[in-house]
Amino acid sequence: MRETSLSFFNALFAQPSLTTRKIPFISNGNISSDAPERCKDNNFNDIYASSFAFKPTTDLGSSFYQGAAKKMNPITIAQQSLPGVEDTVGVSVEHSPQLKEQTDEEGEPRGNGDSMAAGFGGAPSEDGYNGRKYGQKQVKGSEYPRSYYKCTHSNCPVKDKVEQSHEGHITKIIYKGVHNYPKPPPNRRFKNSFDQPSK
DNA sequence: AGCCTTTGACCAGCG
DNA sequence: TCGCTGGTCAAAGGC
Repeated sequence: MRETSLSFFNALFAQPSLTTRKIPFISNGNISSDAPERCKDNNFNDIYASSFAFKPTTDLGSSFYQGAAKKMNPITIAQQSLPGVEDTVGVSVEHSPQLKEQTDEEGEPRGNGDSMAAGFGGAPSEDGYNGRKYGQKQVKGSEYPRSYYKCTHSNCPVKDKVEQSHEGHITKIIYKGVHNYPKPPPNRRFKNSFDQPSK
């Protein structure tokens, strides 16, 4: 399981093929100069991951998606077995300097939902903020359904868009906004095994 | 009990 | 103006 997650997240930043690679350019939530150009482009607002799809996505031709495996958010999978993976996605939040600072302060995974948003309770942000999924849709041009998450804080504008395959693998993550409130205390609640301190 | 996900409907932007 | 598309809402149900 651990290896699977590693492979996935390595590929997340590596290349759009099915090849898995390490992420030598990620360190403590920072992207190094060795990072692939496309990871530096767009101010890192968009993160493209390689797809680990094992079966084609059915194009429903409608606004909804019906095949997602419940509670198989790739972030949760990653965090479940890869405590350090938060850094990997944290760097994608180019609009959230606050987030990166905190990443260095605390490496403990947090989350409050079964399938928290990539940029909230899960690995991508690993920022300790809480998020809630508020929509999912099959967008044109995307192989997989896109999920929409937003920060649960009343006035926080942060939102995430995550695309993932049937297998629960992330294919794309888009962050938007910056948290405008202090990070909540860690370990407030543990709803899932992966929310709890690693053994 | 409270928070979360699911998902059909609705809305706004754009060509 | 109309249709398409992406993004959001909100009710219902689950954990």
